Amino acid sequence: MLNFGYCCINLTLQKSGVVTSRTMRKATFLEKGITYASQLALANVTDLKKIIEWNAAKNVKVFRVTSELFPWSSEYSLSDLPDYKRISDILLECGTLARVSNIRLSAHPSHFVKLASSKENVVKAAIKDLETHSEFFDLMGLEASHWNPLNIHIGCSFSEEASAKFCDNFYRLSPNLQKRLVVENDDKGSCYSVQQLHQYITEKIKTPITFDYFHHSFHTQGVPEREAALLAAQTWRDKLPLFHYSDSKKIYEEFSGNPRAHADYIYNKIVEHVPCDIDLEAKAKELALLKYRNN
DNA sequence: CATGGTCAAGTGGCA
DNA sequence: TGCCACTTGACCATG
Repeated sequence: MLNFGYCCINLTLQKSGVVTSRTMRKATFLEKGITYASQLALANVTDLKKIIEWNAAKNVKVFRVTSELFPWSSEYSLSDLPDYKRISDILLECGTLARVSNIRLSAHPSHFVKLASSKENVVKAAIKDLETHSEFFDLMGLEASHWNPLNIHIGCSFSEEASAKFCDNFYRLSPNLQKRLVVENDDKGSCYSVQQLHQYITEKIKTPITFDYFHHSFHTQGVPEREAALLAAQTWRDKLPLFHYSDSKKIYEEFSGNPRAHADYIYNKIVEHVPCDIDLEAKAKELALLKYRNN
């Protein structure tokens, strides 16, 4: 029932040059434009397929796809890419391989996605970014559901206004994107806890809650972990929840910096409060997953 | 060809 | 006021 996954990067394959987040700086994009962006995107999706093949071979059933497949995608439409046909074909191969291998794919659009922002230009950019994710999920042939979720944070301090803004803007999203979107609890006291997401977001727009164990530990609002996990789990209705887990680098790896920093590996036995899949947000990526699974 | 300084974006927290 | 962190380091000028 429960499967573990890892996020975006495969360190084993990376050593032989397999990466999915090739990008470029602004000056390079201005100089080389969409033609070069297309080349990088083609190389990225080509390598994405290799990672999914690796996952299938290693029986890894949950994987988060990078949000950097398409460099500077805010500046163009995917269908404008010169290599669009080849890219689409490879993405469909990726999605098909994932489906027949029963691998659950997801994505986590960046912290710059602020759907609750009071600035219209910020909201527009957020929508564009999210729609691009939904579009390449469509190109992979993934079903439009929370089985393949697009996970984001509310991204600002909790308030009635921000909550209303987020919910209003949710209805500006395309139907497939609405069916994929899920929201994650934050680790800062001023931001959205599981309870606040539930009351002010999910109650209104039915968006499932991604329970992040580590974030919750910094912002419980008095709700015990088990209770928060159960509250989040019930929002997924007929789909198995997809949660996030990481351990503190400061506590387990003699690191003196930010206690919120993620450790390379998993050190605790993860308490499975409910049936769910879990993304391990560990810096050692698939190595951390294999190590945890072998224990 | 290795490396370290630098790099699109929003927001909040902290020194 | 300015820097850091965040789902993920990668780019590229310099030596």
